Amino acid sequence: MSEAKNSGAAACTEGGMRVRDRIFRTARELFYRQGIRAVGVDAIACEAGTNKMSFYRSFPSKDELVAECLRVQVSEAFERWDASIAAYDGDARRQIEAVFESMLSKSCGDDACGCPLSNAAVELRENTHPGHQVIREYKAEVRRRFRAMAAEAGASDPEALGDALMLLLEGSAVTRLTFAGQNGPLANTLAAVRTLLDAYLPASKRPAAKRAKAAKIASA
Amino acid sequence: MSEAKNSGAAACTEGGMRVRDRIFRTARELFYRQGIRAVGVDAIACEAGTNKMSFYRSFPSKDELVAECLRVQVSEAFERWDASIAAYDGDARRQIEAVFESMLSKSCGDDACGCPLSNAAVELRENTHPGHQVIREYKAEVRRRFRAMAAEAGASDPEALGDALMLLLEGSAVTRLTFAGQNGPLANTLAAVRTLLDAYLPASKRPAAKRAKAAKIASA
DNA sequence: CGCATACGTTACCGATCGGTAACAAGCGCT
DNA sequence: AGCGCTTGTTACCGATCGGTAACGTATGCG
Repeated sequence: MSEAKNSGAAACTEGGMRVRDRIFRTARELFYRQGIRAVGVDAIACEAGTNKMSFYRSFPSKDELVAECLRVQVSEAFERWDASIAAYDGDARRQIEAVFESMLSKSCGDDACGCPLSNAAVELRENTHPGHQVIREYKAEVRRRFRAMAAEAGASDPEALGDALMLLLEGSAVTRLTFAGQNGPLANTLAAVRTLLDAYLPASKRPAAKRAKAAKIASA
Repeated sequence: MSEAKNSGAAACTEGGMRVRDRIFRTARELFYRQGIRAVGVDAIACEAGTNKMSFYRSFPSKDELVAECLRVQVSEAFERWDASIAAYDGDARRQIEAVFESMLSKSCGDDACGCPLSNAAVELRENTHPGHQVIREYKAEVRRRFRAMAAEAGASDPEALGDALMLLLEGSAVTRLTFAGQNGPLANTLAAVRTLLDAYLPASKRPAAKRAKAAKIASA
């Protein structure tokens, strides 16, 4: 018991999992809640109910564990992304809103700490870190998807709309770290999204009872 | 010479300043470029051309230095803010654009690393850190200003517009850490700002020959 | 001159960092 | 029973972390 103390509160010490999985889940959680650089290998192993030696039997280094955490978070994020748009196939505008609803509830909820990839981008500044590439690819793919959806929705300037949506999502995630509760700027993220959609999308793609002016045009 | 090596590249070793000032400037720069947790007291002192002992003669602790760096960055940010809007007194819409131009050139330029306050919010997660309060007050004031400008500009929903602008600015700053050059989403920040302004502001406040597209939608 | 302030230098403190060697105990499996 | 795989345990490594004590030196100022 010479290592850090095991709080046991949010640990993953259930017997079902192998040590590697417990370490991995614990690390993900601690990195996300407290920050990557703030969490040491001792703390991870201890919180996972094991010790540092078992850590290094499962992972070659802390940096590599970080990179793998980020990789899993990337694939999970895109799973959520795909799941959120599945119900609205063919309605790209609704899909964009659904993506925001899904991502916001995941990254900006009451017990969330923003986007783990964006946070990692702030913490890992040296380009040599193995997680750096993961972050860049993720953000590039998010951008590509937003632009593609904007184009499919018939945006007048799909690149501009896609980038604007991405900036809004990134801003929402990082804002979560400063503003708690639902009284912060996050309460207006979806309104901003819809305003941008209204501005960039043709009136024909606008939802019916949104704006009196737009509705009048559509029905005429 | 048992401490970290002095690269001398970006150091502030000129003789004019007192030690405390050199340490302070060096720390600001290193914190901003490499991250707060990534920079140790030894590195700061050495890069400033002095040693750790002189550091602790000038500052009570590293955390307190961090907080003071953040405080100075807050006041400088608002100085820039005020200076950027001074030329457009009475034209709140133009003032909003000017604020974005100023903040983007400062936080998202080629040699910039985003917003130091937002980055600090990611790195300093424990609420006990003396910098935490500084960050929260800064972000709250930014939000207040954006909402006030939106109201002064005659926005139909000044709270929503102000928050949307803030989210865009935050998103732009954090995006700078992942996308270099001018090919990233940052190229479309100002377009998004103008689109939001067009959507929330009455047509009478719109600049004359701005967008044929927006005009067409509004008039139709 | 003498004194105080500011600064450099060296050595040190306990704690933690990421990472490793060696050995023992438990386990399922055949 | 015996084997192999996984895990726990202890001790250790060099490096760095934030922070401090004691002493030496330089400068300025009365």
